[in-house]
Amino acid sequence: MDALAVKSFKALGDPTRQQILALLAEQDMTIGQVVDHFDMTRAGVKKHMKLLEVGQLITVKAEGRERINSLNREGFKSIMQWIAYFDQFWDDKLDALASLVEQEEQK
Amino acid sequence: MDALAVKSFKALGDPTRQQILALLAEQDMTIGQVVDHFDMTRAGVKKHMKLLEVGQLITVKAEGRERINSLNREGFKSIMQWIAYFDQFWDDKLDALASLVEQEEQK
DNA sequence: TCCATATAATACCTTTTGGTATCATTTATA
DNA sequence: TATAAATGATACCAAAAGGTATTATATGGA
Repeated sequence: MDALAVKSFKALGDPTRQQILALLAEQDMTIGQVVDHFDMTRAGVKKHMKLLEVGQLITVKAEGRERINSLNREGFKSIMQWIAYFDQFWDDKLDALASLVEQEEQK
Repeated sequence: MDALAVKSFKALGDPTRQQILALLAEQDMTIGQVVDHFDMTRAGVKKHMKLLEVGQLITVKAEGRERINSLNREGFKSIMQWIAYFDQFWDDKLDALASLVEQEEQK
């Protein structure tokens, strides 16, 4: 089982973190810029960012005294790959349904 | 923002629950059958199942004194839709990169 | 009817999580 | 060189989550 996927999913299971990602989809931001969009202390936001980083949903790049946060495709990819495993399930289920319908039609 | 997606993501952010889903992808099961696959009390497993149900990743159907648990496509769909929003981001980024390369080539 | 089985519900405990407050560190700039 | 700005790190607190134990309820079968 993909251990990263658990961390990515966990990171996404919070409305604040989802909002942060939506902001970063518009443009890269420092933590300070992100904080301006929330009624929360810097330390609080920082913790969320850390979880997003652990889940590989964002990357941080040092630039002088600032840290630029950007979306990271890795986390998104690991999630989609995990979900893809279940696509097979739905395909099989639809196939089974199709066979059943065929059998009914032949009666 | 899709409120369901938060619950679905939260439900998936736990290794036990991911394993339960993998079991249900093989075949529908009662809670008792699921419990047999874990070193955990029935009540513990039950709590996980409840979260999976809230996240619309499984459905429960009463059948006599048993409850049959099956995968539910709704939760998976809401997650993929949420992720899809970010696909646009990657597309844009790749487009921007392509333009940049073109500009460089013209120099 | 009586009993075993499958489940639900609740109370309780420990750990993790979401958040604040506070202090230390690095870097840009007057 | 001071000083302000941007950040990192830590201690602390309340609430939520993960788990057990226990009790109660419904259903199938001898």
